[in-house]
Amino acid sequence: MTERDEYFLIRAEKVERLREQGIDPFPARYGRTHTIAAARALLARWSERGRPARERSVSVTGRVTGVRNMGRVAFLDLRDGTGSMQAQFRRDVMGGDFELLKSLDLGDFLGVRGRLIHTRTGEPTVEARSATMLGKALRPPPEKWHGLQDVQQRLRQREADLISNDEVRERFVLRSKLVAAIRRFMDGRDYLEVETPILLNVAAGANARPFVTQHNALSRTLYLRIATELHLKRCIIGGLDRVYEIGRIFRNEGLDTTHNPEFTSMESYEAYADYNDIMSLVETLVSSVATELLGTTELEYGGEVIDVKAPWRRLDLREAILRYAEIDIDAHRDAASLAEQMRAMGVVVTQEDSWGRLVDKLLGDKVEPNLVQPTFLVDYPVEMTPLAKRKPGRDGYVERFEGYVAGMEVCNAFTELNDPIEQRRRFEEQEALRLEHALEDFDRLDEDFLTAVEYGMPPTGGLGVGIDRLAMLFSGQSTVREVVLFPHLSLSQDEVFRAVDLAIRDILRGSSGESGDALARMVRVSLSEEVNSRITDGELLRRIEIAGR
RNA sequence: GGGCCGUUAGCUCAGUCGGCAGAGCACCGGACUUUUAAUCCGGGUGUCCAGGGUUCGAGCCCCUGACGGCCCA
Repeated sequence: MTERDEYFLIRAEKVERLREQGIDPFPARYGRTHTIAAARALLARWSERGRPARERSVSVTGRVTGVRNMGRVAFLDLRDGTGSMQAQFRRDVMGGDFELLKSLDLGDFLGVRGRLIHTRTGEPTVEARSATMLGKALRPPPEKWHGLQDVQQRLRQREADLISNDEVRERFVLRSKLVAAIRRFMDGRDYLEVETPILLNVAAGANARPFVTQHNALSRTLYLRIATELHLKRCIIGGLDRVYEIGRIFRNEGLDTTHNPEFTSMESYEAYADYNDIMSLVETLVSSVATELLGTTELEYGGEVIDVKAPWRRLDLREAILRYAEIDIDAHRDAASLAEQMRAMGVVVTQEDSWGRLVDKLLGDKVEPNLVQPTFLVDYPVEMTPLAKRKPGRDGYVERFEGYVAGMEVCNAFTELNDPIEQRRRFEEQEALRLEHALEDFDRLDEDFLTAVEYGMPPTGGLGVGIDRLAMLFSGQSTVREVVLFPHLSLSQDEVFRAVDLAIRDILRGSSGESGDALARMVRVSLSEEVNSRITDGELLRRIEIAGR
């Protein structure tokens, strides 16, 4: 896409023309009296009560989304965040401002002052007496009938997606309402919303790889949080009996249709509660939020009707694996034995997989796809869960559950471990497992957290909910990037070429007649791994040749 | 990981047998005082995803690669 195409140049000329006429194309303010929704409501009321049309004066603002010009009269469609409405331009009514039409394009922001009327066809309309340019657009909007379809462009230029696709806009409004409803629900149950640090000395609280960053003044390596768990528990220890945090979590993993490296979670902790209390919290939360936002607990997702009404099914994890994979994990408590059973089932496993990871694979491959209607998978092996309390009377298991809807994990919760000695031992087990299974992610020992637990921690029920997953469910979307406004994407081809050309220019500046091949090697050394993997030798040589001329 | 499909104008998309690159919207010029995707007349604005090959000639055929979509694992 060229930066200065025909559209840009023509519109830039109009900006200059307006300035020559003494009109600011980007004024600082405008005296709007009504939103479009308010103006429409007002007109409806006035018409009912028979208020004379000449008194019905308002000023409204919005983006110009359509122009029907008929010479001495023109109709414009105006849209603001509340709705859209037609404005009428008449030369005999407007005088000089009618000339603004010549400098007007689709996508511009406009203020219109005049009477509210119905036209001959009954369309609610602002009959403009004056019109004011509020913000000139230099790029044309996408095609008005089909909207923007190109997936890459929709995600890379979400604003264009939002401008042209109403259902996308509605989806993000829904997501925002979802978060607000969750917040109201938690507040209503006397949970205190808190904010805990994103930059940490130790990335603990989950099994995930962190992003690493640098604090210059302290000259210290910091990690972006992979969970909010440990700090929220420290709040509980401090006597804040019910706390929650809605915030961004960062995990340094691959990105695909269901994973964005940053995502939003809601974690909550409640003193004196256990995981049974949290199960009822979750099913009540989800069903009441669904009723509030959608008017029903029945969600349509992937061609199925899913009823999130409480109570949700409880399914013991070991029994679930027994039912769907026909393997008894209690009969195969070591990795070699379990791996052998799984291979016989056709599940891909490796020599390096830990026992916990094998169970995780079984869940992902055999169990999760069956959990379409809301289900709590209950009681997890201790190996997989260093922060949960052991289940009394059941060796090797902890009080943990995960909630599944439509085959997706939507939450994870425990009766929290509050014994500091056992907690230290469990962290140490994680560290040992890391040494044994270098390719897997395990939790890390956090001394500050252990110190906190040593001050005494009440029995506690904790919860983590994936907000993005819930947004997917509520909006019927199968990919996370359709519910994240600005998802991370791999570089576009344009961006790759731009990075390559920049590197070539740098290398050529310091070069002294090396061969093309030698230059290509130098360029490759300076390029990032991602760019290198995206550029072929032929393409690189061709670009060096072009740059050299 | 495997298979199939796709990438062409600002946007949405056609492109037959390998022979001058097309339509609608948008845009530019003109007409029009009641339109609703306004209408009518005139104008086609292009790195056909990238690189290489075959050919007198490639959007189309062949190879390699990138990205995306769908299906399967």
